[in-house]
Amino acid sequence: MKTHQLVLAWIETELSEGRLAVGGRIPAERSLAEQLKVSRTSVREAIRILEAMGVVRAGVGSGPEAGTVVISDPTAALGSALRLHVATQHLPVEDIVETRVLLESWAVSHAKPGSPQLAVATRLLGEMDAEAVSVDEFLALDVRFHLALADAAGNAVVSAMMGSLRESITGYASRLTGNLPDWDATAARLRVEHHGILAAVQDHDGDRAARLVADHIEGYYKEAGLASGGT
Amino acid sequence: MKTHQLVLAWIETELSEGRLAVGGRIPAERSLAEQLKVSRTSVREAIRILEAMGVVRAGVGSGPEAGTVVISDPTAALGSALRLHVATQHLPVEDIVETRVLLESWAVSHAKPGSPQLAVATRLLGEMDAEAVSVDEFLALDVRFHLALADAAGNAVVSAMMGSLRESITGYASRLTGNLPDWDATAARLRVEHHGILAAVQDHDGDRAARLVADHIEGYYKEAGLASGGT
DNA sequence: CTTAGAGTGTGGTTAGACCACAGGGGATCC
DNA sequence: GGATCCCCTGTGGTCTAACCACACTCTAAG
Repeated sequence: MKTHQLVLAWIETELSEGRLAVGGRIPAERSLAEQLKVSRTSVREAIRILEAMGVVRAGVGSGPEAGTVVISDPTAALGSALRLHVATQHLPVEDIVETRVLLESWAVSHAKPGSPQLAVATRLLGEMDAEAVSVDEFLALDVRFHLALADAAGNAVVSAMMGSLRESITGYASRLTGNLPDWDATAARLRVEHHGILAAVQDHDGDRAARLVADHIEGYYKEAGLASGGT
Repeated sequence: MKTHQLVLAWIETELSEGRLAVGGRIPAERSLAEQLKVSRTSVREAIRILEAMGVVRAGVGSGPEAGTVVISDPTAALGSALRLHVATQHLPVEDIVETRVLLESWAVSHAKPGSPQLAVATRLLGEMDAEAVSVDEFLALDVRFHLALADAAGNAVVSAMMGSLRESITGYASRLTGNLPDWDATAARLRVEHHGILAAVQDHDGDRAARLVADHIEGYYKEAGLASGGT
């Protein structure tokens, strides 16, 4: 077993046993190194991994915001991992889109009617209806709208996976907009479809919402020309 | 931007541009450090992150198996990330099980009839039918059976997510078996259900397969007493 | 031709040093 | 006495230099 894994194991145990919780602070690198009888380098390697996994956040200086504190951002971990594996071209973009459709269909059909995320989604739709929004702003709002819908189902794992899927193909998706023949027409259609989806969710018509969201996503990628093997 | 992120960005670019591919080798740590004008420490931190993400594998010594080579094991990344976040108790086990049900239901209903993974699943069922298998062996075969089913859908992202979900709660699941009143009876029931699921898949009856697999998983966790907030 | 040894290059680990940063508390000034 | 400024301390961030264990490869001895 490598040295840094020993540090990882120690921290994971502290988390499992409840001695470390979100918001808490990990011992300083130098103290931890001394305590575990390893070098500071090894401690740092472990902390780097945790940082990449969205489990801790490192901050220099002193005071309450400094030091290495425990957070919980599963989306960060899954997102960067997926992005890297997409880069290796061992995770086809088509599979990511397909997975997104399946997760999001499930999410809207299981949305909790009273979820505050639905109000958020409604507000985001209002912002998207404004005429002044640019393409990039529209896309950013679109991402947040879909994530809000996914969150409304109340499943943290599904939410995290949805977020990471979006993150991993954000760059790809924004390149796709260049393929659209008429952005304004597309945007208008997307707005209408968004309202339809949200209405179905609020009518507690999960099946209709699932169907609409699947058509919505697949229709967009088809129009933008999801190329297999594009540059 | 931190130094190790520069190294990460360089490697990710090399992957995206196709200059690095799975099976290829990353420059030696010392050369890369010199090339990018950073210290070997920073290079190592970046490589550690990639290793934790399942993107590279580091091997000492010399020869074809040595050095840092590019691999692609998305399951490793997602699995350890999920496990850590479960440890922080910000990802409820219930949500993981629910997500597993939704992914696996989709997978069996979209299984490709000709997939060789179905033959693998059949063989695994045969091994599980043997009388001599211990509890641990049975569970290990069970995991492989379900993963084979998920692979049969041919979606790499869904396969990776399924694998990581299983990995993240393996420890939890094996503790659950202690709650079962009568293991032999449960095992017998699981065997029957497995054959039923596989038969439905091979009959191209995706809906029935999805329903059976959902009942199968939920039934097991219910019998074993999926405790919310257990130690 | 076989085999034992030295050589070479790889990642693994450590120690020690220096830097930039940000807060805290004491010294100073009004 | 109160407000202000500045040094001190502790944090993570980075780098250098050295040594180790390992596994192959080449060489020279048998």
